[in-house]
Amino acid sequence: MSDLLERLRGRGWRLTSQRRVVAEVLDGDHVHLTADEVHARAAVRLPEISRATVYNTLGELVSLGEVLEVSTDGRAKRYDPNAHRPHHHLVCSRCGTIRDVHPAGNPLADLPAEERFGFTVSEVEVTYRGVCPTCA
Amino acid sequence: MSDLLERLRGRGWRLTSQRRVVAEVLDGDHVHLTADEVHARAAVRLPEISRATVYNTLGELVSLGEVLEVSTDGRAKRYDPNAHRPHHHLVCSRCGTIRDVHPAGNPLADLPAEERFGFTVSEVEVTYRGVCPTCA
DNA sequence: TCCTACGATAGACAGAGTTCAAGTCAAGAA
DNA sequence: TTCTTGACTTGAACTCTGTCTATCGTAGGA
Repeated sequence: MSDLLERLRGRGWRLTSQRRVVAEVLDGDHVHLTADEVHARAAVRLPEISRATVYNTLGELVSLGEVLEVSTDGRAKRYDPNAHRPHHHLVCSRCGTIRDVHPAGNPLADLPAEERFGFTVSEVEVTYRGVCPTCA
Repeated sequence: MSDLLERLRGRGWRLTSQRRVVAEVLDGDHVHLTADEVHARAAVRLPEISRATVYNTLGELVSLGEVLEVSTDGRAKRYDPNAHRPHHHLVCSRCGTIRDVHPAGNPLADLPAEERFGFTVSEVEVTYRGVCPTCA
């Protein structure tokens, strides 16, 4: 994660304690926190951090391509720090747990030209749904 | 669509004018309305219909499997009456337009057992993103 | 160390959706 | 047809997620 902080500094990011804490909270594999969860965890280390700052920082990380925004249900978006390795998601319909998965195949190639309706298709997102071992 | 009303009655649905209007508004292919849009269109025919009733009715149609809930961005969910023919979605990143598409291939088969983490995977949702001809 | 532009903060605001108590009515029974 | 009843509808208040703005604070260069 210090890699991330380095990269951010390299892009001219001003490194404040708030931004550092948010970046550190997002560290790790298979982490898919909502903005509120990020705020709660950040507040453990930095009690005065505000919601607006967390939203701002997450938004910046997303537009820098360092974090992915995932909205699997209609509820809160989740933030996925695993943005540099292409992957899809497996979601538990009961508890909402998310795992990163790497299916074979290339769904982009599976969409024939006559099914593109003139769109310039640039990305594809695959969400598998099921029940996780804990909920089963 | 009268088929739908018949099916609903067969499942013990009490057929009120509000439910009838909501079901009728959702009629047709390539219709992907938000709850608010459904409410607006329903209110043309039944001005006193309330938002709560629209939400209730949509929720029931979804849990009966007659309508699909699609949340393509973090914004409002959209409701897709084309629930009986399996399909995926193509979304314009600019204006949010949604088209139903039918790609080749079977993404469920593309997820190997070791990538399922013990989940019982039952469905898969594929969302293609791009720019529509109008926005290009 | 000082300056200042960029970032953080609190709180108001907005959109989407849910809840609840009270009133209404569809449809089966008589 | 009329009655009865529990399912349905209503509207308002409420929750949750996210955005905006004015003001304050501070990271980092000079």
